[in-house]
Amino acid sequence: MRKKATHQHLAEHTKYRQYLLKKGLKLSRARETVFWEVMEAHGHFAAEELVKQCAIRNRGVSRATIYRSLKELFGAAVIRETAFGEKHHHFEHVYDEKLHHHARCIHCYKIIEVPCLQEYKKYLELLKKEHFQVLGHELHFYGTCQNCLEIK
Amino acid sequence: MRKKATHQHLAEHTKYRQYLLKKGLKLSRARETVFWEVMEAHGHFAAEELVKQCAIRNRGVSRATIYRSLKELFGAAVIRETAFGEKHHHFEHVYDEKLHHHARCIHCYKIIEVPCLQEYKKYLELLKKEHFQVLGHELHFYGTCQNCLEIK
DNA sequence: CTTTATGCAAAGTTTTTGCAGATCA
DNA sequence: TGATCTGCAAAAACTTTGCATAAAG
Repeated sequence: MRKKATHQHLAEHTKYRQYLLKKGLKLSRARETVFWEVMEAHGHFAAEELVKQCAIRNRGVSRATIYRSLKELFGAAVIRETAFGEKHHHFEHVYDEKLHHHARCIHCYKIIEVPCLQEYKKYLELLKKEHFQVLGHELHFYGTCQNCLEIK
Repeated sequence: MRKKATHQHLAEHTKYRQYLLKKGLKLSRARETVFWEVMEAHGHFAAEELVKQCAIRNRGVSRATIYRSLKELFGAAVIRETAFGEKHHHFEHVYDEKLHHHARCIHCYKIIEVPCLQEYKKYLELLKKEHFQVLGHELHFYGTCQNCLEIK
């Protein structure tokens, strides 16, 4: 049983369809399945987690297809990768308009989600309140470079 | 032949030594070797790159030890991990005071390094000049959480 | 009916681990 | 000397790929 699709989900679906169209790819049953499984995942998830979820739910999609679909969903900017210092990739939804950032403890790997504020100083204040000792930060933009814009 | 250690390198070395001391770990030949190889690496590097470099230079340190040392150097906050959407970890020096950020193209994986500015708007202006179309960003703090501060 | 997608299983990469012998404090 | 380290090789974890068959448009 699948949850009702939200407006956001449908918007993402359109984006994905247009991406596939532009690339001359087909909207197959497997792609649909993976898309909706991804939409139902919350927060960060790893490729293998999705594989397991699909297995448990008997979605009938193979590991290979899931990996292939994740790459596409990434290409279509439906999901993005996040950096958690583990050896496997982590993904999360791009659409999540309530963008959040991450503070990771280098000792225990715990992650604190931080809302999107406007000023750097405010982040530091917030993290200080959480008793998180900041050693540094990294800002990571994703998008399309000049070259790829032209190819498109 | 090894390059002359800079002031920064020595400061990092002290930090590492203190970390080892606190943890009851020994400053072994292998740890020294890996430390200095890491100091000589520039920009981002992957664990396997270091393995290859040590092999070429006949440093006599095994792959296992290199992986183990990288974890420690990470724990000691001598290096940090960066997120480049490839399947292996990337590291860079923490000490690099000329902190920079990254903009990655989701199509070709090209990375633009962006200097550390003060305001978000300035980043967008800069990237616009580079004809990089920003889809989103992620801010990633690293440090020590409350719990681990107490344990320490 | 042509093109693209899929599953499978095998291969490829990256990382971790157990253990016996070596090294450090 | 007693604790921690190391290399080795094997295993584990994650990801990709080739190919024959299936499905989509």
